[in-house]
Amino acid sequence: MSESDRDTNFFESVYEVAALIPAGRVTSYGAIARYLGSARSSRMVGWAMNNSFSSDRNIPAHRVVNRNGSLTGKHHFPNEHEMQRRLEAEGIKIMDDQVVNFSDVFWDPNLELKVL
DNA sequence: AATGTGACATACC
DNA sequence: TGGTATGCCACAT
Repeated sequence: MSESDRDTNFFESVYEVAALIPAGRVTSYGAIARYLGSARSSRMVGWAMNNSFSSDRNIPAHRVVNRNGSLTGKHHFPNEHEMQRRLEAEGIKIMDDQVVNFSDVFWDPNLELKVL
């Protein structure tokens, strides 16, 4: 392909993974970053999510939380409660802006998508 | 080219 | 227990 691959490859990869997150599950930025091969690029994942609002595809950014299961990114949603509301709509319980049973609903792409 | 930034993660005080 | 500091990497200006 073109050399401009890396231009959107990283972001697009994030979108891919995020789009693969099953409803009712959540994952962490670090998990996605690690799946992409850049375990330390966890921040870029969040950044990609930020761009996801401008992305053509609907990215379930609400299913992406930090390592602590905290809805750190809710502030970036059109409505802060939108994120929590969507998660609850998928069966995820939110308490104090944190995902209840986080380990139970945690979806690790490295485990589920370790198809490489 | 250099500097700044950011929805994280980890370590240290 | 919580704030501060640093690392880390890719994007924006």
